[in-house]
Amino acid sequence: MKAGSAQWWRARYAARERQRPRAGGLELGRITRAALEIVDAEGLAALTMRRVAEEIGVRHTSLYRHVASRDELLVELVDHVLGEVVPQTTGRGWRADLEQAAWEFRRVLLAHPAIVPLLTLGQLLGPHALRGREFGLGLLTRAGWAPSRAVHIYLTVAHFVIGTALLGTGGAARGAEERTAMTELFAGLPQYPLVRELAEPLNIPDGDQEFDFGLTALLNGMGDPR
Amino acid sequence: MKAGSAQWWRARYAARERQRPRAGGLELGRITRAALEIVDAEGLAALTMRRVAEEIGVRHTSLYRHVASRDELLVELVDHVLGEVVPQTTGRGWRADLEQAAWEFRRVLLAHPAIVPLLTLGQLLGPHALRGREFGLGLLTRAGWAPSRAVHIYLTVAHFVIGTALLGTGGAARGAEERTAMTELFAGLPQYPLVRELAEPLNIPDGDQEFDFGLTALLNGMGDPR
DNA sequence: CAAACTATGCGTCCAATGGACGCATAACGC
DNA sequence: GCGTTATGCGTCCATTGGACGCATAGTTTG
Repeated sequence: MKAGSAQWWRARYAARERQRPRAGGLELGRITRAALEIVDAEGLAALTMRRVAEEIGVRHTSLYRHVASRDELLVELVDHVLGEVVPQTTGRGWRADLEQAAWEFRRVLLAHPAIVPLLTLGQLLGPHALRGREFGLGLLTRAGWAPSRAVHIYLTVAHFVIGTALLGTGGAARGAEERTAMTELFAGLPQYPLVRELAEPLNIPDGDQEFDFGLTALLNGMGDPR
Repeated sequence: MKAGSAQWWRARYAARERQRPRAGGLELGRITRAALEIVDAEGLAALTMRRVAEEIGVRHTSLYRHVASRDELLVELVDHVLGEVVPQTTGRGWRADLEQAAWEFRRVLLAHPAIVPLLTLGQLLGPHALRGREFGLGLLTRAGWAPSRAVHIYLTVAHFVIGTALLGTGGAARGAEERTAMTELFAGLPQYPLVRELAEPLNIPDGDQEFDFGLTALLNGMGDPR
């Protein structure tokens, strides 16, 4: 069964209820936490089962008691990260609430950039993902949006947040060597004059400005509920 | 040097000029083409150097003459795919052109869903990526948008396209078992009433509708140049 | 309180993978 | 025609994900 599919999640939820954890024993939370530390510090490539086990102080085969494969670990890791998202209502209307939630989501993704590509691994049906969905949909339906409309808005905003996080600041060149390498690169490619000319603005120091621009445009273009 | 960095791209472009390809010999194009076939048919996990080599009819170590590592192959593969994007001007104004380009970009990404997560691997500075940038920026500046504005719009739309492609149809359950597994899953989780209630609309059969909604809202909210 | 049960971690083992390195060779420019 | 050199091949190795059976300690039940 493919990790991350609806079927897999179903079995996973069932297994979580069935199990009786042991005191002092290993548990999923400790595994995903160790995995997240590694990924944050050294990137996705450094995340091996052996490395995770070492971090916990255990042989790597022990992990397979709690996670059937590395792919499963990655899927659980994603939901673990989504658990860091804590959206809150602002009391200033649905739009402010939605913007706040989007920024909060963005904050978490930027804090763990290495896991963003993992969002494709399977469907986002973990407990934390569902909590987020519930929050967003509640927000919009309470504001008076029709269900189908609420779904559209929710998905659109979520996808926008993920897309911007995935590409970071749009490929900004960080560091001195990167900057010089980039200008040298463009200097040798006269066929792209605009790219070279706009290289400076494309190197946005922080993508927050661009995120703000896009999110505002998105919400402006959506109108109001009825 | 990290594959996909500006420095790497610079060295890469230089190497490409320096080299004298040999008739009948292996070349980068054949490698990326074979890699793409494998990825499309069997997913990213099936893409091993040995598998690619087998497809071409060559020992896997031979590939390392043209590509220093698997990561480099992936970066090249991404640009190869971006080469399939062929945006065109419609003659019906900048907004129509931009929409057309966005749909074209989306079409290509959906045709090769497995490579979408790879868009994070490095900066998109390959020849095909730059061609796309040049097109988009040209479109917007010709329409009268100020440079900084053009950059923002370009990035926002690009990120939106990628975000929607990354999450596909928002986690729609495809196939009968997936659908039943999903309803069974929600049935056991009474704490998320809205998620369950809106499960049907969330399972959009094709994300095109949602994409259209988001893109329209985005462009509506941006106003006009000048 | 003792015995049965069972979840858990460990040891060992294996196949597949990414990659390094030196060598033979055949195509190209002169 | 000849040297140069890009190219592909053979061999080798460390690392990785994972399978499987076993010993053991915590929990439950009599």
